Amino acid sequence: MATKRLLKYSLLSTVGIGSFLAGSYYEKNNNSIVCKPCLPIFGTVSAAVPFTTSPQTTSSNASRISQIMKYGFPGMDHVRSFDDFVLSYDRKTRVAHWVFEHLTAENTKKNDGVDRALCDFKPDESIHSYFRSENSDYKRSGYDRGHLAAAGNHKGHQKHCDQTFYLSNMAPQVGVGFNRDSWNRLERYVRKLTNTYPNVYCCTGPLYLPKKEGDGKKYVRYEVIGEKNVAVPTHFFKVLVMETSDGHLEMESFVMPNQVIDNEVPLTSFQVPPESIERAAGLLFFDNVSRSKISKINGKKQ
DNA sequence: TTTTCTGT
Repeated sequence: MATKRLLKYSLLSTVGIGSFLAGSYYEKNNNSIVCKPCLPIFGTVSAAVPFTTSPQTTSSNASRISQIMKYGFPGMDHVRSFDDFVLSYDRKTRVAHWVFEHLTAENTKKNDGVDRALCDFKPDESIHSYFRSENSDYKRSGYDRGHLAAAGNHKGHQKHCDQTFYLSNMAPQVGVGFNRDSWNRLERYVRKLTNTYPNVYCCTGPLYLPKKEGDGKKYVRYEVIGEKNVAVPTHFFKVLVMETSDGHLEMESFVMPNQVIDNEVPLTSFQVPPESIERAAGLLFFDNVSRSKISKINGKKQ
């Protein structure tokens, strides 16, 4: 029995190590791509060194970043700021931990000059090649390159729309029935909130949730795709804070499984307490906000 | 309306 288990274990290790070694060999031949100084590297933000360290970070986008991040950073792992959104990258899964956006009626309004068709999905070369996802990882994987910060939220400037197409802002998502349907429905709902609230703060990210299997034990199990083993999240979350015109705050939070969802299922049925997402993701949302200032959570008065 | 992929 013990021998059998050992055999099984060593077999698994062999497979794991084999592909790991293949990966490192590949990487070593591609080291020249790392750390090119003049690529559009977006200001790196960390607790110790605030967002003024990158020569590319101008004072105007530094103030935009502090506006986007007004209510606090959910976590500080490999934070990267773009012109109109901020993300934290998870090197292990090759998918962001979270992305943060600040939406208003003004900045989500369609600008005639901005064309999504001009955008290309592109690897984010500011991330070390060991850890960055490539278009080839997604190709024929069966999954969409699903935006975390939605392209539709950044139609004010072509550059903003372009930046949402970096693969650091993508996650493998089920296409038909999820990304192109119910997840898109949720994204449109969030955009529409800017008609009601002057400011909407939106944090989006993946979850890898444990599930009880046949032996009664819980396991976190997720598929990985491509050479880089990009993780396929089991679920995605959105946590929103809306500022009302009279200075109150309201919060809404959603979790959707990364699977085909019937279009008739109402979005409210995906609402969950924000605490449950914080525990599952290892993040703290809107940490700068006293929860006593929040007048409603998921539509319920506090 | 917006979200994508197709061993062409």
